[in-house]
Amino acid sequence: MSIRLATWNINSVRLRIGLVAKLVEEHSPDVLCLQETKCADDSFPMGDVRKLGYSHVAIHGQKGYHGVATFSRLPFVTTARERWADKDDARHLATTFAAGPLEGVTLHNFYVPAGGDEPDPAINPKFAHKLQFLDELTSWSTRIADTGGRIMVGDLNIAPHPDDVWSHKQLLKVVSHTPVETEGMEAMRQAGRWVDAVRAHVPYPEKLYSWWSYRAADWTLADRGRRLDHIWASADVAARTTGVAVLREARGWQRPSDHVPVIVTID
DNA sequence: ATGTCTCGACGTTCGAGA
Repeated sequence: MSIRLATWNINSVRLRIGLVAKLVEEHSPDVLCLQETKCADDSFPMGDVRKLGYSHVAIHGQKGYHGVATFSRLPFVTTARERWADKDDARHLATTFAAGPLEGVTLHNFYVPAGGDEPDPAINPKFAHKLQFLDELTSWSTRIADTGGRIMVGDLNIAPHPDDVWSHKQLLKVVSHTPVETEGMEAMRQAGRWVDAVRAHVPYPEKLYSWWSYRAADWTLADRGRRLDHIWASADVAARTTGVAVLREARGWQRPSDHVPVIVTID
């Protein structure tokens, strides 16, 4: 039996619950991780999620900003909501599958800080926060590097490789692709012995994006995208992945999120 | 590439965050 696992920055789950339903109808993920849900836990559209067939739901939200949620058809037993970078701002959720093909596997759903506009931690506290978050992810990855059964997904808000952005040269000073971020992300990946499950199936140098700005008049025209949304796994789990899909077409749906779903299939 | 979304709030428009 194979499992489909999806991650998607939905940019308001209440506004786009219809698009979540469309994703489920068309791609039927067994596990769905959302970021930027933007609502408090008591406002979450839980009834809609259950109607979509997810009887196992974990949410970690707050009013207005950030927020993550994990839906599953497979039971999970433990839920952790860790505190990162000295803030309680609803950016992480961990669940461990209790039965089925992924039994014992822990899934971490992250929404890493965007980091503001100015890539200088001395003058931009949001960028300093992002770098601190990245440092903590690296320390955490080091601590769990020797364990198997790990998946981490989410909007990591960094496009790590020159072929993960439309123009490496033009984005070197743009937050999401600066050297301190891309090198930090690679250090984190190595510290945790994480495998980039998406690039395992769509190798470099093929261009691959998961986000296109709302600000472009026509996102398809210049195709100025970035790959900010990721699925990483420990080597044992990565070896079981058989394919990935980045749903570029979802950027053209009615009132879309600026991010598109990324899906991995695990045997 | 200063453009477009979403949210909450002493709201009918604005500032903040992305």
